[in-house]
Amino acid sequence: MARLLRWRRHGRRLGIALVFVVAGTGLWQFQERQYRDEYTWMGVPGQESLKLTSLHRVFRNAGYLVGWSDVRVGSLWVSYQLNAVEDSDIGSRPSFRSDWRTLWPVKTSSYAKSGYDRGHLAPNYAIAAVHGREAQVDTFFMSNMLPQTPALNRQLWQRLEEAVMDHFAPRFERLQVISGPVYPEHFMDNVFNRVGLVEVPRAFYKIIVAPDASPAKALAFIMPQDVEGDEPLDDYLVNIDEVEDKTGLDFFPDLPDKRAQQLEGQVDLRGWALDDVANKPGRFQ
DNA sequence: TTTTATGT
Repeated sequence: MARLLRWRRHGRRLGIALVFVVAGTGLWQFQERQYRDEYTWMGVPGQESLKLTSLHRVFRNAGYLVGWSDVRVGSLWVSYQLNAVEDSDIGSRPSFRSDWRTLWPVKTSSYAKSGYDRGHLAPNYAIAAVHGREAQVDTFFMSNMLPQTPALNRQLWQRLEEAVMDHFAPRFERLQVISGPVYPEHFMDNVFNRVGLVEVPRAFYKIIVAPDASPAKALAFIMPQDVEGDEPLDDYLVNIDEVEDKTGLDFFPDLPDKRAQQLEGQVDLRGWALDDVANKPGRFQ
């Protein structure tokens, strides 16, 4: 009889624990969903097919989301929204920080003497100007860095980021931007090409969407590591399908097929006035 | 310095 009572008590405790687990999981999923909706348009990037090299997990940061790969030891994508701002002053440049969420350690000193820059994926300036100080500090996580040649990072890529914030953002209500690396087609060809543990990309893509234009508009670029830096931006235009082919990612999974075909299958320059900025010189040269 | 590394 005593044993039966004890079991009942156990049962009740288990039941209460179970309620907490179920409710907690539900709450976590709800928050995760809310966060993703707030930071993305038409869903977070997914895998086009089940390949180890496009497998990733999502990190939430202030101001942007990250798709981190423990296979590449690098982020496959970052995603954030931008809008034009009145006050363009930002706080002082934060320090680089390693990110405890990465399985393999990437230290702030990991890139030293490699010849590569610690190139931001989610940019310091634009994120700081739009999303504030906490977000700015979060852009200095090493999980937001990839090895970039100085000519790309400080010149061509910087010019593109400046065009996005200073030229494209004021033209539309908001922008959805997704950036990340492009690796060689065969994993084994590049597997030892690393800075510390971080695999060195062959190129970088940036997708810029104006979601509130009707219909939505998109621009996409792929820029290789070996540039001079002063090339016209429009030399690197591609459509989103090409970025998906080269990364194995599916970028706007919630977009209906017909609209996806239209948005992702062509290079449509109307409305961007890219010519105004394509040859604008960089700030650092 | 809307990007960094390097050297002090």
